[in-house]
Amino acid sequence: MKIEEAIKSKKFTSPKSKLIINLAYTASYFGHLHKHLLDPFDITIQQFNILRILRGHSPKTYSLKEITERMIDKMSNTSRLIDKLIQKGLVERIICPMDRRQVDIGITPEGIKLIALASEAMDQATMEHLSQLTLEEMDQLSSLLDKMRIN
Amino acid sequence: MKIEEAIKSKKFTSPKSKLIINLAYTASYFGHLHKHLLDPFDITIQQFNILRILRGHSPKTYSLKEITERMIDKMSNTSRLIDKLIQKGLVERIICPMDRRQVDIGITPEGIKLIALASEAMDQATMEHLSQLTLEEMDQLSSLLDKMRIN
DNA sequence: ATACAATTAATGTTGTAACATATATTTACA
DNA sequence: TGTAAATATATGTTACAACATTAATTGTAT
Repeated sequence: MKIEEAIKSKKFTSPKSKLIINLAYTASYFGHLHKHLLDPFDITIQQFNILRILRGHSPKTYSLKEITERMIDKMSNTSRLIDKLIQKGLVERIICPMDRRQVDIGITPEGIKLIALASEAMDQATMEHLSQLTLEEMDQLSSLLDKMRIN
Repeated sequence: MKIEEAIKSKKFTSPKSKLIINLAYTASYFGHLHKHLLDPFDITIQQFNILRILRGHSPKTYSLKEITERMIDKMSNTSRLIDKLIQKGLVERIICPMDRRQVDIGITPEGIKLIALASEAMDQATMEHLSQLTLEEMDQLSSLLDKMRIN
């Protein structure tokens, strides 16, 4: 479905404006999709993202700051997101002896198990959704998105 | 800046997954940008979107339902968003005599003034940001985004 | 060595998105 | 015509994002 139909609007002030609107709409579309996909796992997209980051570095840890730097949507309150994950037993806090300001976060075996299942579901849905695109188109899209951003 | 640098990660499970991550990151990037751009106007991105929708149809009105259908990020509580805009005197509620369930919303002269200034600022920023893309690239990006979505 | 700036994380507060439910009105149909 | 289903909006509640501030620790400069 074209963006014109999706938001029932034919007139855009410019191709740039149209692109920005299409970007926001498409991201919102996938955001809602992923949110509901994660419902059975009882985690949010942000929590999913943190678990994925930690799994990729396991068994080593990341400090809160390092996690934030690696997040897709860089949040002002990663600290409380970690609280939620600790409550669920998915990650653990380890106070860093080198720099006692810092708090290192590691993923637990339960966290590993959950992120395996959740990312399986996620990948599955992504596969289905993006089956209409060729590999070239995906790469093209990715590099054009890179180019859109100044930093 | 490539997405790999932006989130300090080199390994993606697939080009599809990379694309999804890049999409979310880029949308978040522009989302934050636009949010701060609108600060001086004391409106949120969602409120901006509603005002823009209403301006494009002025002096005619849209029902709440019609507004929601036209929103980029379709919300479950457009009703309260309208409340905020009414408090600021930017839109007005008109009870529809044809169908008394329905509530029509119209933009006020103050709303028109504000959306003119705000969208001016928005367009300006968009121009600067997307100056690195050619017209062809923009169209290409837009149609690839359309293609990504199933509906 | 001491004072001040910078860094890292946690927390208090506010606004709003999401979900469920309620209310009012209209439509459909038996 | 009367009753149930559908539609349109509003609202109660909960969770979380954003922002500001605080607290603890480390780095730096004199």
